[in-house]
Amino acid sequence: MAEESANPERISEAEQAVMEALWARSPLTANEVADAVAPARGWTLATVKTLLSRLVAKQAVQTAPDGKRFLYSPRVARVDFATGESKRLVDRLFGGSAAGLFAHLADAEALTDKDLTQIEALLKELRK
Amino acid sequence: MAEESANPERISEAEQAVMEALWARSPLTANEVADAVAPARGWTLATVKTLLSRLVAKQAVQTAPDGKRFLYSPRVARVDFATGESKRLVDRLFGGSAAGLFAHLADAEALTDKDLTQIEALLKELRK
DNA sequence: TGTAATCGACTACGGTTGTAATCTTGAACC
DNA sequence: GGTTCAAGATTACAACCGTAGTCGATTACA
Repeated sequence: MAEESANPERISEAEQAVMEALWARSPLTANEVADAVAPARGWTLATVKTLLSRLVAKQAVQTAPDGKRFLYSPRVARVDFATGESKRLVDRLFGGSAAGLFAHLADAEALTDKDLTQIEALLKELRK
Repeated sequence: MAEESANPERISEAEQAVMEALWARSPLTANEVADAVAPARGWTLATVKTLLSRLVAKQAVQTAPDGKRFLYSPRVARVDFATGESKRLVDRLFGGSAAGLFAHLADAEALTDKDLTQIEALLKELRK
């Protein structure tokens, strides 16, 4: 089997902001990532570069040389990241029960009518 | 209004383990907390004491003197903690849409049949 | 060809986290 | 009353995180 992504090192919150830019569009240069991300977070270019380096070190991002600079692209899919984080939450807080999470959100009135309608529709779909 | 818990400082993962012990039963002495959590995590008593101190500093735990020692009890409810963490996740990953999280879990096949049945039942209940 | 701009690499630094040892103080025991 | 024990307080320290400045090399322009 092809080189399985060995260790999914954790992506921090600031790092995630960088990933979001790359998930939205890639490959990007460091400058393009900064343009996409820095203003909203009040970051300098240097900060974005540091985060990119760390993400490369964590093997969450890969680089391809393009002349004198690099083009960055995600190495982990957003879907996988989301799954990992979601499962972590469900495990840590609800003993692994996704239904527990759902019940909790309902209890906390964190579900909008729209949420309920959409979930209902999804359930129907799943049951088909 | 009665002294609102000013700043819900973040509780780290190790700290959560300590909180779990206190959420399960409280008040407890530091030793009792250690008995409850240290073995499973391979911690020494000193580690548990450090975590308790930090939790007190973060105002997540309160103390009551009991002779020469303290009795510790949670100051934040588990429910509130869970709600906060869950919302954070939903915001960070699914643009605030709980249905988005649910759809994602479904997609990732992270929902068991049991989950589905329970969620269905909950939905029916909510719709009543 | 010398100089300026650009880019990634390296360094920095305070805060948090994980993990723990040591210090201090008060109580209990002999 | 001096010694030992238990408990919290203080200190430690490496890794990680947020945020950024500086360095060295390469490129491009004058």
